[in-house]
Amino acid sequence: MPVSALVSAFVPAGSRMDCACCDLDERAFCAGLAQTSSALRAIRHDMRMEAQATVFREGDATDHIFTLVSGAVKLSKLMIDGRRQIVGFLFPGDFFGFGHNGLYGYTAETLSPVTLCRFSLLSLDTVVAGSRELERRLLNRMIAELSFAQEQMLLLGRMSAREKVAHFLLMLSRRATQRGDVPSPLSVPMSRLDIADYLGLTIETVSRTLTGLKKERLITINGNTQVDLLDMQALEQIAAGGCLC
Amino acid sequence: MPVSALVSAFVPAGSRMDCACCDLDERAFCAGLAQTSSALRAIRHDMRMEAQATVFREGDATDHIFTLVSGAVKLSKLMIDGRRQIVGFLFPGDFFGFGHNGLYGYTAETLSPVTLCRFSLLSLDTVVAGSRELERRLLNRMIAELSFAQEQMLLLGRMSAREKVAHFLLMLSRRATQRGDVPSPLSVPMSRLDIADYLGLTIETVSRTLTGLKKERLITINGNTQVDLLDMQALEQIAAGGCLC
DNA sequence: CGCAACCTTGAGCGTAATCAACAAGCGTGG
DNA sequence: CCACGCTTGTTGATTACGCTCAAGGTTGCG
Repeated sequence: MPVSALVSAFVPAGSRMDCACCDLDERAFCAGLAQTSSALRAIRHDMRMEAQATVFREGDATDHIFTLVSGAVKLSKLMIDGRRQIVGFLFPGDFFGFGHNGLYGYTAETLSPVTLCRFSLLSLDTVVAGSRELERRLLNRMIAELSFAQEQMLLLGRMSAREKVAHFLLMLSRRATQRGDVPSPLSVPMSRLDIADYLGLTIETVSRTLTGLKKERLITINGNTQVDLLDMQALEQIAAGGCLC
Repeated sequence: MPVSALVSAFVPAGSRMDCACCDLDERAFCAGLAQTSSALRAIRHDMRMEAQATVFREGDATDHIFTLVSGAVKLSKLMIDGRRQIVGFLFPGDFFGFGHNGLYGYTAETLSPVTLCRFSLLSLDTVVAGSRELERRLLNRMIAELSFAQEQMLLLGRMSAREKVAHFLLMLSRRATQRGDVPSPLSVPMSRLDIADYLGLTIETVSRTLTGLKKERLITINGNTQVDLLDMQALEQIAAGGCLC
C-alpha cells in the first residue's frame, strides 16, 4: 500500500478542497480540524501578499488571526522616537494575531511573498466555540510561545552580542529543521536591520559579529541571505550558558 | 437589597468552605469555578511558604500549577555562569507553573511569606477537562502574559537604564492599583539585585538611577522597600516612547 | 550600465559594567 | 545595650562593549 493511501485514510476525500492552498499538515494549529469543524471552515480565508507588506499594525483592532502557510513574517513593536523591537520571526505553520484588549500588540509585516490563512475573529470565543480540541491546541501553542518569549528575555537582558548572534543562527537552524529543511545552508530572509532589532543591537554590531564568526571559520556568508553553519558545536558553545540548552 | 445579598446569589452558600484561604474573588483564574467544578476542587491544595523559598526549579518536571493568593513571587532563568534573568514578578491573583515539554522553564521563588493555591497537573488536559470555561480563561490569561512578555522585550532590547527603571516603577504602581492598593506609597518587595536581573542591568546601575530620580524629586525612597512616586507624569514622560502607552 | 539600497569596515565616543570602598540596616550574642 | 559581623545598598573611579558617525563596498534591479 503506498504512503498516499495511508494519508488519505486520515484525510477524507474532498477535504482538501477547503484548504487547497495549505500543505502544512500537522504543523498547522488547525490540522485535522478544518475537515470536522464547519465553524472553522466558514470563517477562514486564503490570502497572498507580496514581500515588505503590512498585514496589520500595532494598535489596530484585532479582527483576524492568521496562520502563515508559506514565506516569512516579522512582528515588531515601535517606540515613538523610532526605536524598534522585533518580537518574533514567523515561518510556515506559525500563527499570529492574538491581541490584548482587542488591539494587536505588534505590527506584522512580510519578509517575503507569503500565503496566509486568515480566520475572522469577532472575539476569541467565536472562533473556538466550535471545537474544544482547537482551544486546547491554541492554549498549548500559547504556552510554547510564552516559553520562547522568556528565552528571548534572557537573550536580550543578559547575553553579549556574540552570544546573541550565535543563538540567533542556531535558532533559525533549529526551526528550519523542524519544518523539514536542512540545518546548514541556512536561509536568512531578514535584513541586518531586522536581525539587529530582534537582538537588541545595531546593524553595525550584527555585521561585525557575523564577520568575526566568519573569520573564525564557524560560518560562511553567501549573498547576505544564506549562511552556512560550519561548526555547529562551536556555535552552541558560544550560545550556551543558556539555561539547560 | 444589600450588595452582599446580590453576591450571595452568585456564590452558593458553603462554597467558601473549599477555598477558605482565598480572598482573590474575581482576580483568580478559577473565580466562580471552584464551586461548580468538582474536578478542580479535587486537585487543589493550599500551601504556605516562608520568604526566600523555592517553589520549583527551572528544569523540574511540571507537576503542579499555582495561583498566588498572598505575597509576592519571582520567576527567573539562570545561565550556567550565573547570569540571571527574572522573567516575571507575581502578585496576588497571578498564576504560574506552565511549562513546555513537561519541564518548568523558570525557577519560582518567594519574595515574602506567601500563600499559594496549588493544582496537581498530570497533564494540562487533565486540569481543564472538567470545564471549558476554565480553558477559555487560561487561554485569555496566556494571551495577556504573552503581550506583557513582548512589552518586556521592547524594554530589555531598546530602553536606557533610566527608561527601564521608570517603566518598572510605573508597572509596579499600575499593578498595585489593579489589585486595589494605592498607586503611590509603593511597596517594592524585591531586592536591588532582583530589580537589576529583571531589567537587564547591574545593582549599581539600578541604585544610581534610583538616586538620580530621587535627586530630581520624582521619587523618595524609604528604607529600600518603599518608594513614593512624587511625579507620575514626569516618570511616564521618561518611560514613554513606549508603543501606544 | 547606473543607481539605490543594503552591508561592511573604521574611528571615536558614551552608557552601563566592573572593580573597589564605604555606609546602612539588622540580627546575634557578649 | 551596644559591639560585632553579615548582608544589602550606595557611591566613586575606571574600563569596555556596543553605539554613533562616517566612508567605502556589494548587490541587485530597472
